[in-house]
Amino acid sequence: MDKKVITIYDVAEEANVSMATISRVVNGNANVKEETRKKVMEVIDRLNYRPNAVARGLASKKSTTIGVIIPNITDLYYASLAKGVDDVASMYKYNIILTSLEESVGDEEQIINNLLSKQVDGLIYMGKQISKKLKRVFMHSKTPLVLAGSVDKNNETASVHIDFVEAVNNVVTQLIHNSHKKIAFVGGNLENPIDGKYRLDGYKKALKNANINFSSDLVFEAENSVRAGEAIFDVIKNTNATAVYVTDDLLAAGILNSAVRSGISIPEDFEIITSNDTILCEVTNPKMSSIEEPLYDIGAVAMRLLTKMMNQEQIDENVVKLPYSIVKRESTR
Amino acid sequence: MDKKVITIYDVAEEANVSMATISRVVNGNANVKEETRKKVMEVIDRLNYRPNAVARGLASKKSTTIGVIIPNITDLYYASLAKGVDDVASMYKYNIILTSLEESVGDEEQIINNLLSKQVDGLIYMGKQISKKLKRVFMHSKTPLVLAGSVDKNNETASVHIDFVEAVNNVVTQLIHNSHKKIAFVGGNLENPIDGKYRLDGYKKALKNANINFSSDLVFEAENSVRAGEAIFDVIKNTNATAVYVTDDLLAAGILNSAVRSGISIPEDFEIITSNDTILCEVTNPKMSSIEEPLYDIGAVAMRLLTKMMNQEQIDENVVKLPYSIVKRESTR
DNA sequence: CTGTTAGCGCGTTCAT
DNA sequence: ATGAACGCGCTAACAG
Repeated sequence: MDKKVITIYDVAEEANVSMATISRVVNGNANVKEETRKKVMEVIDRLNYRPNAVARGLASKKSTTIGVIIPNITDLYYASLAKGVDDVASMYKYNIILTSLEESVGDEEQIINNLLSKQVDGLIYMGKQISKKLKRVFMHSKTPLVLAGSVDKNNETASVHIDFVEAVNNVVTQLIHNSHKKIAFVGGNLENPIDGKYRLDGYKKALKNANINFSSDLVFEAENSVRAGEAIFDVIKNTNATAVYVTDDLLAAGILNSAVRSGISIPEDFEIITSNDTILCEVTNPKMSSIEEPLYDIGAVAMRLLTKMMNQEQIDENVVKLPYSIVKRESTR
Repeated sequence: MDKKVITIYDVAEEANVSMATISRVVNGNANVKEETRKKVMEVIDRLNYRPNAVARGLASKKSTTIGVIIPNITDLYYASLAKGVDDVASMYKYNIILTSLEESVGDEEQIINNLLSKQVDGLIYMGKQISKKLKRVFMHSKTPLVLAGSVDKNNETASVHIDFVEAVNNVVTQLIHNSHKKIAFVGGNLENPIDGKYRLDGYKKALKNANINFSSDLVFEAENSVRAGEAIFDVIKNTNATAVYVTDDLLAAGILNSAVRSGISIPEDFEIITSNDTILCEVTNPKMSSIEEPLYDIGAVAMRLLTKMMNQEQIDENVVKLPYSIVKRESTR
């Protein structure tokens, strides 16, 4: 005896009104006499009627759902962004379809198309770069898109992020002021523009301002993991570098731990500064100084921007740069 | 010049067949001549036709979407579970609607109802407990539900988790073997059954087996954060406890760091063992020993189980207990 | 203020 | 192997 699914018609019949009226009260339309509104509400409650969002979506061409493309949920960097997106989304009554898309993995196009087929009203993309193929898919659809934490070289796509160049320039300059001459740069994937272009540019800029020659021997690439960090420390140390800027907290934690274990005093003999200010910075010993990228806010602002775009509101700024700050802890002097 | 949305009718017309045929090829129905199938495919490609999943959902009463209820995405514990769910879900072509539900926050009922209104085909619940009100909502709907990482006291709901009692019993017994007499128990929220019942029971069981009297003075409750851990260490130390079992990695990291900073040698003078084996265990110095709850697998198995339920397949075991193990690192002898 | 009706895009009989 | 026609549950004119 399957309980039959209750539709708007059942409610209408039970309340002795037309389905249109039910639709009106459900959608908060003012054109309903208070009396009938009450009666309808009572019936809705009694029958335990729950509107079918799929049918509603088909009729209204709006799904109140957005697609979020995220490289890796277990990376605190992305998880923090996602949290910001999520909070604002639920504030505006949107649901989130979460889709993993490890960078540099195939069929990204199919994944986006699948999302679009679900008729999402908007998209948030968190990847560090956006392939040409993907860009074409996005452009071809009319679905609004916002990049969270990432940059579009041509500023064609709406995006929210910090000024990576300035942030890195800033911290590397501080290291230079602490009289370091050889400062290493450790990036995750130098293929992607955030690490390989903006951050590296900031590093170069700081060196140039201080008349220090750039040397590619001091630039390292490593996977974002503790182990990779542990492994790379010796290599860094062999260059006689006395300080390092790292683009990822896990990586930085590995480097720091490896340094500490080999008996080096931090920050006296070696300084480390990292980039994301995730909770990892508080867990290492000594605690890590970091650029503070306001991840939660970036996610939140990106989502807010998206709601405006979905609402066809006027957007004053396509590209939003949020302020960063620098959190000094124990891994720098 | 808005590009018109392409429907199945447009494809049908262009290919000179009926929409039924298009539907057949899109859904892989065998009853289509190879020749017409090819022609249709060609047209689909040319017109860049993308089936509307919402319309399909309305007609078929299946959304190929599942709802995932998660307390906090930025908690590595839940993020790892989610990763497992996500991977298996995409393997089976399901999309995930991610919904945050901080425990002990209001309108949980509304959140679930919203999810159900979206016609999700199944639900994964990650909370540590499930309120009576929520349970009623779940029971009332016919939507399959699986608990990931959590236990249903009455085994009425499908669930995937480890044997919390045995795991804690096991590690506490090991601490006892290391000749500790006073072992503290630090739990997150003792209101929830995982910490306040199962894990605590395991702790008590170990003590009892060793003829050590249980004392509530050695049981602590603290929020799952580094700061709370740092703050609580002194209190623990004042009890003259020489070892501690902690239910959360962040909390454990705080305790460990506070201990190290106050000059205590770990594991010589004080042992710490934690519960979730997240990456935090590798980041602290010394690295933390931990129960290894196979979070990714729990998520993956939960999702797999859900696919079976959605498929009306026979389920042999409603409750799946996955094996745990114990990872010895540097915070225990 | 309320009811009627025509779609929304697609799956699915039931004929042919 | 293919097509015609109905219905999924709801929104949105339009009419009254």
